[in-house]
Amino acid sequence: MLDESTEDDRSLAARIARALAAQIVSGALKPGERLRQDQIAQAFKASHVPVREAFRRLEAQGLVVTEPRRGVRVARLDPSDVMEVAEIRASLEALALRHAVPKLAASDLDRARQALENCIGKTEVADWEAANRAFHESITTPCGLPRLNAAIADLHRTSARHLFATWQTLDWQPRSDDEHRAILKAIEAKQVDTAVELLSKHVLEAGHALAAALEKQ
Amino acid sequence: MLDESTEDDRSLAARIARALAAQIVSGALKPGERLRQDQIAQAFKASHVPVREAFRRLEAQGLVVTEPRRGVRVARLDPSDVMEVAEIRASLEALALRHAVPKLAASDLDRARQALENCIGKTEVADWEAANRAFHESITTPCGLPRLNAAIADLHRTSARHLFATWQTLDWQPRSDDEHRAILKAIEAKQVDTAVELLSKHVLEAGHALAAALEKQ
DNA sequence: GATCAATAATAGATTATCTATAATAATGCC
DNA sequence: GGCATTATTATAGATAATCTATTATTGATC
Repeated sequence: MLDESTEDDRSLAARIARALAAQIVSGALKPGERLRQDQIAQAFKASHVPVREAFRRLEAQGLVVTEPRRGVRVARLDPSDVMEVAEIRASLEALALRHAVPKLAASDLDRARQALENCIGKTEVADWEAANRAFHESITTPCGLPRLNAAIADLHRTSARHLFATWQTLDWQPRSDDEHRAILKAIEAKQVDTAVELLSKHVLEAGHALAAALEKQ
Repeated sequence: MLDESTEDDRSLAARIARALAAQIVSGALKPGERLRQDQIAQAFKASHVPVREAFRRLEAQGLVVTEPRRGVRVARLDPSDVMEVAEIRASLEALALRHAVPKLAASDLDRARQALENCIGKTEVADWEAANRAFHESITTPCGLPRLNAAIADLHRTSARHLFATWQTLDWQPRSDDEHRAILKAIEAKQVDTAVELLSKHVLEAGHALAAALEKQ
């Protein structure tokens, strides 16, 4: 999930799922939009079989919903879902961080510092999202728990979708990086409880901001 | 996930996935065993297309792993995975319970008491597992958070697999129901923090017991 | 006995075809 | 004319036969 180039691209279904996921996250495919299997098969010069497999992957990630005998459509966005994802992310990233702190190597902290710097001055939402995600992953993935890391990566994907859907490119104002800095400081001081608490609050607050913005639309 | 009869059984792929999941959880399909798509298609009198879709569902649930160009096999069981699932379950059930307590209706508490009673005196592991799961679900699903409930249900499935793999039917000795009773008591007294803390510890301890038993094998 | 080529098995994918269902259009009825 | 009911159509879901590419296995060679 981290390094996208190493991800399983060996099957056509996996490639189609990844391409569709990117389009859903970016907003190119709108919430509620129907995904017709034959049409998508044509677009990817494939048959309907790998397309259907891709649908099952996307369904598991919560990016599409299947209505039996009526096909699949892009999952709808609502503020309650935004907050639910934020709550789950806060819980799981907190758990991951707690396990990661004792294992953090100097290179992990370097990555975190670098990602923190990269967040600064980003005017494009997509650029900021990538740097923000890199920061979160740099401090959580070293927990070494594969299921947990996969679950968090899935939630990040959905969070990114919420972000792109809410803030348009033009009126995007990056969040202050004070919270990231405080989290990193606590980690460097090996104050696990403080770091976990700060990370959890940070994710929840970001979720609140997103949900509030979505309400206004 | 809760009431299995209402689950989506409309597609053949969903039915195949459910049947295979049940066989993997029960242990009828052994860890590491190859699942040949043509063989399974024959067994279900189906073609390979819905079988492949079923594989994608099972993959998302962590019950099988896909090796590109080499097919799928039943996911292996190791003590580290048991503990990881327990940790994630503890976090997410705690979150669910926190949201559920203020919403719990009298009927939910009745269900919980009934499930608690049903745990007593069960000699078959499968019976105890069903009653235990009913207890946990009775107090967490009322949180009303669909993603969270689905994630917890998936983890319960995997926990059940760990349980069935570890304890054989003959030497199964049910855990004491004291912990369940204490959790319920705290919920009834609306002591949210206490209840959440007890539930989290309870899930972790059960995980430890399972992991230890698996180490011994 | 190890190495490499030939062979077999099968995952992954295509294509054409079929059925069942849901949405839409057309028809009859009051 | 407006409305319920019945064709029609589009498409999801599924099948079957077939094809290719890759992995695994066997056998021959040194």
